[in-house]
Amino acid sequence: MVSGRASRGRRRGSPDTRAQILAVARSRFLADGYAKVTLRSIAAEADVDAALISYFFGSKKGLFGAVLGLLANPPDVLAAALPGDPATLPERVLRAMLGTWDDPERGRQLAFMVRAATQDAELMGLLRDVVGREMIDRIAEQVGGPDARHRAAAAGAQLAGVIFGRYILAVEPLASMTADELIAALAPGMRAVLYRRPRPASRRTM
Amino acid sequence: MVSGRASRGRRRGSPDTRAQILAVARSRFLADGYAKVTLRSIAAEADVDAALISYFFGSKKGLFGAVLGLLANPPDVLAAALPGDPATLPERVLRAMLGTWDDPERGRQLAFMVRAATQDAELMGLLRDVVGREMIDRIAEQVGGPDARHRAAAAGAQLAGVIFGRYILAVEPLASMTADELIAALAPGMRAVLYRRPRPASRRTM
DNA sequence: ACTACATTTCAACCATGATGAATAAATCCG
DNA sequence: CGGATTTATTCATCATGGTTGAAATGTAGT
Repeated sequence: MVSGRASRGRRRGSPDTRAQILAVARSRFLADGYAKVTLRSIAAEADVDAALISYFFGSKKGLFGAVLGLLANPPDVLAAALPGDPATLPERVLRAMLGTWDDPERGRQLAFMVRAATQDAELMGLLRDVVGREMIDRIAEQVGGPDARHRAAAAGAQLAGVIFGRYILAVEPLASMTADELIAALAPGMRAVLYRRPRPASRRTM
Repeated sequence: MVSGRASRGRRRGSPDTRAQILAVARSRFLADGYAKVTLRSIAAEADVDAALISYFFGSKKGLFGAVLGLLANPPDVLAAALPGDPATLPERVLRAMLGTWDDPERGRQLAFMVRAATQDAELMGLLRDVVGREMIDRIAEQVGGPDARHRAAAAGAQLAGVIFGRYILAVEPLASMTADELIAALAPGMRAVLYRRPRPASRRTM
């Protein structure tokens, strides 16, 4: 808590100060979000001068970006769930997604990243690319057929909705349903969207 | 820009300063978000002393809340779309939702509110209540039957996904599909989720 | 050892949100 | 109308927080 350091200049040995700042920042940002956390508090907890953060990361946003980089990782969970019997693809994908997000630590990180993305245009662009390329395009090439991308986009929207509703917004009953209940409720919809051929769109209601 | 006012005390006449501050704040918040906008810049644009904002609204958050109150409005669009032939309910609901969000001004406001909600726990709670009560519960009582709430939640998740994917994240191809294409792609899924009886869940795949 | 470079502390800056006192207009009440 | 009270407004000032620049001190290269 109390740093009480006196001497100026470089410390002895090779203390990985940068990594330590990053670790503290990670835990503080995850716990309290971006705005509430002050650089000075991070510096204090890391037993380091606040100016060091600017030195290493340029700015508070820079530090935040570094933390995000620490967290960012490819969504290969989805990729692993795609191959297999097309008839049960929705179940596999949903189970994979729910499994990842329901893990407490992992889910906290992912939710945090989504929240962060809604606050910053640049991060939003990043997330957009990842979702578009790694999720929708992958699903599209798996299902194939006419309108593959449109179908995949619809399925992606369903996944996004579960994520937003259950993990970000935490709205009932989405938040408290079990994974099996969710899969039972959602899989038919995803199957319909992916594999049912749309009717010719003539004769629309209303 | 330059206020240049000298005299202290109350102004002459009955200038509705409060409303003017609110108007400026609204446009600035909508344009640049919460964090980027400074009270002083709002005050300058409204040709008003910055302290007046604290006087009228208590704090920056208070001002923000007032702006949100200005924007907040019940989702009766959905309510109006619910009654009618159950077979085409998904089409009606989707069309109503897309119509509202595709309106530029209205869509900007709604997207803004969702973004705001992801930044503040209190606002998040508010949005959660609205979505839970005004959307999911309404849909549930409309479809009825066993598991009505679960089915409604699944449908709500699909709607939320479209909103998040198309209007917040703006991911392709969701963002550029026409309303008709989206309805064609999504309605079967929503119909399946609302009206298809789930299979008994025995004999699960994987 | 000397020099170049990396790391660290300290002091200060400046912008921001907030507060309190002083002042002036508007309103109320006789 | 005239004083008391309430409401609106300005100014000065504070505390906090991100950022910067200079100085100090270590480490590495030659």
